[in-house]
Amino acid sequence: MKIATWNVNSLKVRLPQVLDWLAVRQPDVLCLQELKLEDKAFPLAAIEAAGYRAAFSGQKTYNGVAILSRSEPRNIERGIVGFEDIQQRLISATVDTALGELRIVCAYMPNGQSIDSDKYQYKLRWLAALTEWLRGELQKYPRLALLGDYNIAPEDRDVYDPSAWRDQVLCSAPERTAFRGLIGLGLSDAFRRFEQPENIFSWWDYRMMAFRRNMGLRIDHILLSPALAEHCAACTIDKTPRKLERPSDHAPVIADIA
DNA sequence: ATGTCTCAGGGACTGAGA
Repeated sequence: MKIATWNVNSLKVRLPQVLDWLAVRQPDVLCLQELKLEDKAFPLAAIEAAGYRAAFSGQKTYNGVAILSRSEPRNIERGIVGFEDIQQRLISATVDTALGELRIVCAYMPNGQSIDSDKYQYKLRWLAALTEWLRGELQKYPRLALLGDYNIAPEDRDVYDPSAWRDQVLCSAPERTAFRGLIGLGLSDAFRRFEQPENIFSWWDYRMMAFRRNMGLRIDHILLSPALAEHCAACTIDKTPRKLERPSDHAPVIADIA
């Protein structure tokens, strides 16, 4: 059973790549971020024709998240309960799989822009609200996975040039502390449960030929509750879609649960 | 190297966000 996450940077532009990727990798669940479209423009027919159901929460131009699932998502919730936010950044649903019920939380966490920006303060508030809300969700749903674009590189080994990025947004100490706060809830970074090669990343800037030079960061993650983590058999980042014409700047992350 | 990509507004390009 496979669950995956991919920041597609416009679902309208990337839909053909998403449909191809679903056909090749056949995940049971795929979480998408940065849809950049309103719900009335969500390509539900094409996704259903590919054999998936969907729960989605979008808005014009920015943000937007979706959960694609082989089974019909149920108990769909939008946003972080208790945190008012006009930005559509989080959606949760329960899905049925061969391994039973899973609670899926799909998140597009704030970027923060730079550490002296108001957007950075919003990011830290958002992360604090997420953490407190998740504490209760984990009580309600012991089999929970938090997938998405975290916009946080948790450690220096997740950064191609840690000295250049030191104290910059995506790498700053408060952001990394917030990430460890999620781990402190009992969640486990699926990717780091396994031996991995060095210099594996999930995002590369469109500029500076960054992908070709592997100047990337690992900011897309799959965190698993203890009941799921013990059954996780693999976690990989699929760079192949990043090599296509007109790619997203992010690559998908996939976890295998056995 | 303010370097690329996407979207909206408006109807060519600029600005915002990432």
